[in-house]
Amino acid sequence: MTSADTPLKPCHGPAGEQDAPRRGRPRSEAAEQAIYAAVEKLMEDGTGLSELSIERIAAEAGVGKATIYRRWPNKEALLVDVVARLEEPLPPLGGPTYRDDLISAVDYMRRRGLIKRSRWIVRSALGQMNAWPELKHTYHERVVHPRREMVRQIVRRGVAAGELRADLDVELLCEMLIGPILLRTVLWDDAPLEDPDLPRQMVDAALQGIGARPPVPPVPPVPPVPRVSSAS
Amino acid sequence: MTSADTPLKPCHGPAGEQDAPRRGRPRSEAAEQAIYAAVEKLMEDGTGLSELSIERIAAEAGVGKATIYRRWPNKEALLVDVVARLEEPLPPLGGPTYRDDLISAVDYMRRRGLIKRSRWIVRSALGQMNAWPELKHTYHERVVHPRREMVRQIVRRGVAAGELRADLDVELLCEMLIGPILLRTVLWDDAPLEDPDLPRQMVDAALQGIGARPPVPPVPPVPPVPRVSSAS
DNA sequence: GGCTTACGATACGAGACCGTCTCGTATTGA
DNA sequence: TCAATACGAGACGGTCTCGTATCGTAAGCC
Repeated sequence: MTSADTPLKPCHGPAGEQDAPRRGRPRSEAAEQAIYAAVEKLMEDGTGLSELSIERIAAEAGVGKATIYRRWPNKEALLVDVVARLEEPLPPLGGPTYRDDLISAVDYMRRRGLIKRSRWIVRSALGQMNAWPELKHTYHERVVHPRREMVRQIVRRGVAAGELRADLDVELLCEMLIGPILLRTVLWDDAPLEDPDLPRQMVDAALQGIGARPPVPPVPPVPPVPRVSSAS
Repeated sequence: MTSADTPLKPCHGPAGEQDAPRRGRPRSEAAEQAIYAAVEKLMEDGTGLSELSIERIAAEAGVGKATIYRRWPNKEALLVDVVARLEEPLPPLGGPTYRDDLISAVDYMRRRGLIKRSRWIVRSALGQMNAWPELKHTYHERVVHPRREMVRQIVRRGVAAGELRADLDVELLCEMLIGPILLRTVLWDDAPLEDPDLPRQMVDAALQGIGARPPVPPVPPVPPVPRVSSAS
């Protein structure tokens, strides 16, 4: 069920390949890559999930339909492999502070959001994947769940260290931290994402709050502040 | 272009109705309501945008296809009217403080998120509306733009009053405030939304920040702050 | 060379949907 | 009464897609 017992095995490669060495003409690796490339190109062109037909993919790849059906039993299986292939590994954690890890995580989201294929998948996933349970499951298992677990882990570390408020729900803490970047990467087309400093701004804004108050210096190089806590 | 010159006129009602009093049998209001109800029912059942065919709508409504085509020229026009009909008016602003307005705005989002039709539209909008420019435009003009403008207006009021940090981008401020609720209403199926106190928690968490620090009394009874604006 | 399999291309049947049109019937105004 | 329009139902031609099958050809193993 969970991704614990299925440790994200690569799972790549179309079905039926590891068996006995085939006898006749071997399958063309080039054709396979052309198929993947065609799907990704169509995604980046903004093709809707319903317009993404096998025939269109075959035409775009310069490949016969049979070459696709020889590898995947149907469109859903192909897309499952495409989704599984696309995700880059999560960023390594274990930075000096939990704040560094948070910034890394948000920056990972930012970089993913800059990739059109990635955005395409998220948006298609939201509206259309109800009809495609296997694809939805794979997407959730390989993309959604690992990301959420990563953020939760960092947040719990911050809470345990007494550096994040313990009076708030962990879910709410996570949402406060990644909400802004997810909005920009998923919901809004025109949102700017290029600034590499954006994740730091977002994380520090979430940590310090956006309400005006006697300015508190940003967290890292705490300089001596004359008046900080009027009450303990 | 903008919604300024088109002040959100009701725009309801299928085409061709305001002319001379028709001669023959008048159009059935019941059929019209049945069509709208059928679309909304299919939305709530999770039907994907691509499975939402005219024939299915007609069958669900117990109506002939011609009765639909007599009112709308195609599926897109029908859905435009459905979307336009669905939105409830934005909450009134002008609460005692900008914080009250923020909570009202977030609570509006929360209540919208509890309505399955509303979620369906948002999700479908994200992935599929590229192919349907008129529908996308209507949705943006009647839903997205007014909401964003409402939040921006509140935020600007807070900034002008010196109660929101002026060193952050207005867009970022908005995202910090409505990010968490939009995540729960749009992206995550299983997120709890029932708690009516949720908007207050979210707004106050955004204002005060989620970093642990010497507790600061909640915002409302703003203590007299000696130094506010160092720069205009 | 012969066997086997993959290749691109394309024909095929099945089925969903679109938008139009035609039934027979119902409901209005003139 | 009668013309006009709407109604539900569904046939119709057209388009699109799916998944299978069949070409002639290409590329490996024996």
